[in-house]
Amino acid sequence: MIKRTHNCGQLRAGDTGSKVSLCGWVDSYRDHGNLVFIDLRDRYGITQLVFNPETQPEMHRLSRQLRCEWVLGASGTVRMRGEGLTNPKLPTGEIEVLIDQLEVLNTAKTPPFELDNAGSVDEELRLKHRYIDLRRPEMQNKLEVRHRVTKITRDFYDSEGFWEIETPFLGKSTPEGARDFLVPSRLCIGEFYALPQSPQLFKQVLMISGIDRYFQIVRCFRDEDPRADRQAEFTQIDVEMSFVDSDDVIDVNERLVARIFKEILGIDVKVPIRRMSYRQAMDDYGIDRPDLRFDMKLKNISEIAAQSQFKVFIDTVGRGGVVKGFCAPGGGKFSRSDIEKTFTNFAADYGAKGLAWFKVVADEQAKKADLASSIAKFFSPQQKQQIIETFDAKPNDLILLIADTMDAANKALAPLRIKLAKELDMIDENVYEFVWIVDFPLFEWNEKDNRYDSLHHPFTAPVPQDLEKLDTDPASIRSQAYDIVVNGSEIGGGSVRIHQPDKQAKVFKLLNISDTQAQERFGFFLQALKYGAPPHGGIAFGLDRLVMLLTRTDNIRDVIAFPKTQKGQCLLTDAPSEVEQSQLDDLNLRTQTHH
RNA sequence: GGGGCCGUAGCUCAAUUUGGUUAGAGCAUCGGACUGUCGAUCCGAAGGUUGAGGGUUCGAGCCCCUUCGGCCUCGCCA
Repeated sequence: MIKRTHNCGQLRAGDTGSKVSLCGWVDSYRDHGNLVFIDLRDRYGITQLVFNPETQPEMHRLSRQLRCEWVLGASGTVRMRGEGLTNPKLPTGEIEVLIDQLEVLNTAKTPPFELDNAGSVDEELRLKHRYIDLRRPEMQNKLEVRHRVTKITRDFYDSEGFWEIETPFLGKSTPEGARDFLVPSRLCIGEFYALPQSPQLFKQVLMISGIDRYFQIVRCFRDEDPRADRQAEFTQIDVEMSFVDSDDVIDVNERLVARIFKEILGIDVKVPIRRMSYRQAMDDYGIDRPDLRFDMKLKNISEIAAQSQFKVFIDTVGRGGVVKGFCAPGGGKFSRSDIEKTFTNFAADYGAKGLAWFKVVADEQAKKADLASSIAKFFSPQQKQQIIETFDAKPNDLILLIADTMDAANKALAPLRIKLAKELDMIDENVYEFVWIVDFPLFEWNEKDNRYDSLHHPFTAPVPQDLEKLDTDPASIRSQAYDIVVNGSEIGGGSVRIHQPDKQAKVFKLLNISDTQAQERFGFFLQALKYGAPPHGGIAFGLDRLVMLLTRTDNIRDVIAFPKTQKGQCLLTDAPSEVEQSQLDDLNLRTQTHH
């Protein structure tokens, strides 16, 4: 077998005259009857091979049999291409290799799709033949970025004194949070492991064990419906530190983020990254992961709206709701039908019951802006001016408003704001706007179950000053949690944890978790807390989303080598699949169809 | 569980106002030609159960029902 001396992205003019051997796949094939050109491809690049019938008739004859994606070993001499024959698109484009020995290492069936325009090929087909899809430089680049990010991460945490420690995949199911993937136990009949949704409690136990600083690049599993940026199995960069407060955790980890963006994209992330309170994020952007690449803040005009003659607004504010919205610069170009069909339907998808709008028009006579809309008649000239001032609106802008409870209004306005920004081309794709969201509420009230839920998770510590409100006003307690957000995408989140057993017990109580339940689910952990738990905190980054940002894709499957479809199937291997009856017998399981 | 978009040759797409001869094109494939190409070019050939099943009709890629699959999304994701 021909062993390669170089790879296909390596040879340059300086190698002229060298005897070399290359291995790779036939990327393209150009037969001129006499001369034959082969572009040979491997992970590193493409090099042109030449077969000349005059000097090497035997090899030339053989070369004419070659086909795309065949696997070759080839030896020959590097030579400069002639004047005007270089290919500036290739790093190796100044040279070519004149082949005197060719070995077909393997033939290949014609690929089911062409590699060079696979971007427009049905993704289903790419997933079925993932081995071919992953030959494409575009996909290999994403895999490489992912590799480099994990490498940087390991080097960084190592240099900061963190140890990488593995935690179990076969764990204990806890009904909180997402649905668990269950694994039946053979030895304990009728019992199940759960695959981890995150190593949360194990990493806290490691702190109690005095490990001091831990990290892990770890697979996590959540059995929920996938999305464009969500897979049932995904990877976290999981971190925990002892004897720290939030500032310590934030400091170390934003330096990692800055290093990754510097090394991968050459972007300088200003450290410290700015911080924004949860309250402000919700007020100004309607969401706890604001996209700060553009402004277009939300404004609350409830007071003005309540004074108007518009019944929907008056009633909503009267019931304690709000009238809130934003002003889209240049949005005046949208037709009434754009607004009342497209945007209203869009908002309705997010639960909005309606969408009010004003076009800002120039009043030539008064030499100032005015509002035009089917509901403009319900507003006095003064009220209209107040609205224009509130939004700092200019002629040809579009003001969009939703009247509802604060939560409901925010829920629809946040995605609507993004949609308008995209429609109006307000987003610079080359910009990365980082922000830490801090001062989250510890709890949110769960109307349905008549109890509080953790906004983050039940092990998050309250801010010390708010501690006394645990008994009196739980809803107003802030937590020591922090999320890092880039361009509207949450790439990481964490908190300082509760390290005192009595406070942990109190929080469980507010979450309506009984002592018995707490013992069943987290007994081992409550026990561990009693044996000298240090103050500690940590964070977890979503590696997949981070790599998505770094490779500028909005499809999580593009950054996972072997991803699954929306039904959680692997089209390459055809998992999940039925199993042998004997396997079920071993597990004492019986299947049934229902519904 | 709900909503939306999609499925025609190996791939990407066409196929005329509810329907009307033999379902077309580009790329890929196969064969031939060609001394310098690099998305080679030129000539030719082959390639189809229109995702599947049923229905309406004289006639269905097109209309109706069922079903399978993919993507986006709401719910869900402590």
